Amino acid sequence: MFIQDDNISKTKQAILNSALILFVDKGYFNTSIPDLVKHSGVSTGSIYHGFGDKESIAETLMQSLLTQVENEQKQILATYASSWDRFYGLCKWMFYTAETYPQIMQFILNARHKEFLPDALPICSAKPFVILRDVISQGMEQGNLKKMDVMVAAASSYGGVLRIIQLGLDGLLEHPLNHYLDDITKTCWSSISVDKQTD
Amino acid sequence: MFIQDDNISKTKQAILNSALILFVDKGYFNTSIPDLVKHSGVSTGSIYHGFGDKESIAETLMQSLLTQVENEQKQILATYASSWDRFYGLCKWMFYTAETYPQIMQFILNARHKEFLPDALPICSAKPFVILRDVISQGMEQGNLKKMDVMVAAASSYGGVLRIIQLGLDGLLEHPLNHYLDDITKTCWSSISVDKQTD
DNA sequence: GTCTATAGTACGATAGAC
DNA sequence: GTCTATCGTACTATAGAC
Repeated sequence: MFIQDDNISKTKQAILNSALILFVDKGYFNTSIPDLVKHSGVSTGSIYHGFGDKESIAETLMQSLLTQVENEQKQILATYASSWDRFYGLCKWMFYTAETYPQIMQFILNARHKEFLPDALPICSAKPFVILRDVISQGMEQGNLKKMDVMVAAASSYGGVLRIIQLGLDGLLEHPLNHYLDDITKTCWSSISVDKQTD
Repeated sequence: MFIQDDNISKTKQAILNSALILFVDKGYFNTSIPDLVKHSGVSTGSIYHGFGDKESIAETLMQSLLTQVENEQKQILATYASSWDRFYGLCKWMFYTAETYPQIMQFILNARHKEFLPDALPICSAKPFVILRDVISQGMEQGNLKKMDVMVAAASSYGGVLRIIQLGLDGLLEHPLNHYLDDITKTCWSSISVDKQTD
């Protein structure tokens, strides 16, 4: 179970969990309501009673996952104070999630939201991505990072990390994702840090 | 006109060009054959005569764009020899393409190929992405780059570059993409280069 | 709130004239 | 090789009993 939220009825949770699995596996448009009925065990009537239409299932799913991610991130921020510790903590959590719940990562990173949620903003303007950038801004203000455009710094640091997560999800890495965590975070961080790291 | 290939009839080229625009704008599944008819001015019959089915349009489009990209890359490799020059040249070309033909970049980077081309390999195993990685391998063999896992090095270097291209395509950057080229390439390269760069 | 049955529609694909 | 007209289907969404 990916979605567990007391504000959402058990029936709706079952639908959302099936939706996550099927949307990631087959894609949103290749997943029909009958597919969801079969996978979730919930009837057509209940699905439409709970969500109104198909698009709203994807919308609720996205919202729910982003909120979940945001909460996990806040816990990490509350645990660590320095910008490196926060950066590493956030990356470690992303690696862990990608390995343990690949569907969640795939859906957030990969899903062509614009196709089925035409009014949604690009995923990079969602809160969890803003939190990632804020950690970089913080490091720059405190003088631990080179002064540069925040977008450039954020892209340099998280770009490599997210890229290797994607490679892992696509099954193109030799080792399990976790094997790369320390190397990629150190390498990416070194590109924006004022401390020149030695190997 | 994005697709210009003497091996492909004018009619098919018109369809492919409309397909690129509509697939990127509305998405593959939100683009119907009637949409393609209206946009391209080619009739349903000719579309099916030329391609057999809808999926094959996307397949041909992808193939055609990847070949085009590969050829441009080969020209760059033929012009420059050192790994930095090649890296910079390839990145510069990607920036230029993303600004001049955003649809091409969007389709290659963004399209959820797995959804409509179920048999396609992940995009990162396509030739143009292999060429990007090869430049990194070359730099490592010649001793210009730190010895590290090639995937880690490739992700660190291109990850940031591709990320900022994505941010640009999503309209989240203050300045035009080109403004960031030198900063991001230098920053990303510094993370894997043996020469510590100073600002 | 949950279910089954079905309405309505828009699509992918084909047939067949020119 | 190009076109118009149309078929068959599978889907989203609704109606209405329990």
